[in-house]
Amino acid sequence: MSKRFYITTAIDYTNGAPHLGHAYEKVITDVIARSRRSLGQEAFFLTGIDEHGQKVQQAAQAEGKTPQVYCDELAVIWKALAAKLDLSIDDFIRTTDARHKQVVGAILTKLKNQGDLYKEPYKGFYSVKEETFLTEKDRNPDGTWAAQWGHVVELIEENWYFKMGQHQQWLIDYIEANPSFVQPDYRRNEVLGFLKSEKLADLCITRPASRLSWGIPLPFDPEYVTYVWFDALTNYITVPASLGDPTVCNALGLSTNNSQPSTSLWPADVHVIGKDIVKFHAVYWPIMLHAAGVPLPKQILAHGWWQKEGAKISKSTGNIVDPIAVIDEWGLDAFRFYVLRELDIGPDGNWTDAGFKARYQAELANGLGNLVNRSLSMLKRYRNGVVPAPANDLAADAAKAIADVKSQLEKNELQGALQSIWAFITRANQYVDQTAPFKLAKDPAQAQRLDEVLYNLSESCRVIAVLLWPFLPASATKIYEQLGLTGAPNQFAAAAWGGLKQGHAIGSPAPLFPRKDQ
RNA sequence: CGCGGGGUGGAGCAGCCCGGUAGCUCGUCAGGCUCAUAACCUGAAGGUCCUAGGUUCAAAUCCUAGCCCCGCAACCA
Repeated sequence: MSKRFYITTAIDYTNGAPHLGHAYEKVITDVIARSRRSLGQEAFFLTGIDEHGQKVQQAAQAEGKTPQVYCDELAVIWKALAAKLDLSIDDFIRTTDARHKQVVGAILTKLKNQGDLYKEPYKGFYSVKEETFLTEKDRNPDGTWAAQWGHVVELIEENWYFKMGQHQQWLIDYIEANPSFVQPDYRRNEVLGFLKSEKLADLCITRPASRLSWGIPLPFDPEYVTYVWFDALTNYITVPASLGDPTVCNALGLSTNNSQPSTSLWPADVHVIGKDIVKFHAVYWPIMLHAAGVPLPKQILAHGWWQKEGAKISKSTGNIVDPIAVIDEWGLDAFRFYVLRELDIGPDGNWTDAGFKARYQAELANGLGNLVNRSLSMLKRYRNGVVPAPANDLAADAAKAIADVKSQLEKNELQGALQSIWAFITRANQYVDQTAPFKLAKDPAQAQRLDEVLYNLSESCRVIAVLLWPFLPASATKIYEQLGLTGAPNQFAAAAWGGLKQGHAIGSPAPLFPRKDQ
């Protein structure tokens, strides 16, 4: 039983509808997962939803539903998004799953028994109307409380705390010794800066059940429910534990016999997250795991945020991108391509409708689609769709693209990999012009040269399909179909030059990305 | 000194980590081709790589200072 490449997205909070950011993160993660599988690793891709907490409780109440019914309905929407994005997920975690509650209970019990948790009163200002504690930020400049909070009282409330502060130096040392733990580097520096400049306080991990009922009760103190950290972050180990992963199960004292055969996933290879939750994943989560004796994930990969037309994406101003609508209009692969090609993992990006159309038209339709279409059309027309004997004019260019893309996929440089693939597409389009097969076809004496050119072009299309598979699985498969090949181009090794055999009959060429003229 | 990101030809970006002919898409102009989704190919114009210092044989790339944009500080990925 070898360990699988285990990659996750953040779990999404179910108090709203999916938007561009959610879809973006999932596409990134899917491409990485597919890349690893293509490169021959077994991969496990997890996404899911975070369902507990006050906002969900209130939203459910507002709709006159029980929280569970409310979440069940939203789960359908989030699972539909995963399907819409054609995510190659292996599981979908819900924090209301029984398996999750079991793991949360197990880790909290272990920490409690080790003496890592303690109960202490918290004193603060509390809004009776909104049933929430207020902070200094909620105060008006003149020191009074805004009317929205209603009657504000000073209240003392007991809660459970996790002894986090004592692990601060250990974490600094760990991050310094493992530069790839937090990526990109500027996020890592940010975390180190935070850790070195501020004293880490212990973490409040509960809310009284009397105030927040929609949560997981502490096994050793049912008057309290866990608050966000141990509830949400723990999802990453829930699924391994439920599949009998020995690393997690042994650390938490869970049985590995529930599932036969058990699956080895932990430690996770990559947690893909947004830049806003770096602190939780690079500080709180590693310390929680460390305290519980569970190995750390290998990498936290933080992506940036999108703007729309140069301005902040905002529900209130209506400046939004609806991924579902875009996919319905342009197709899934066009959406996947745009977000991956436009924005590298890390920086913030800017979605523009004009840019989307430009990339669709120039790169997908005119670049990729047209190359495949013209190449296969000529093979069909001049050689009745039968592949001639192998030739090697473009073999070296293909080999370079293959090597570049492989190296970039291994480093999760998705944008760079697309650039490398397109450099090869451009090369192939140039080749058509330079060799002018349509002229060769008019001269019977050039029949052999025409064969060579047609082989180079059709084989290049095949190589491109393999390279594109992790990014544009549907389109890559279509190219294979048009080449008359069965199955999906989902094994990177198949990119090696010479895969098309003499005498093979291709299928029918058809535009991959129809132009959309307006 | 709250934290962070960014300033590269008309637009949007890559390159910066690991210094060494400034690259990509769009747009403009001129040619070519006709297989193909009026697509493709070639060439041209257009850049003080924010500013000022520094290191270096050599800096968009490293260092220092400054200027200017923009996010975040619980809708938010």
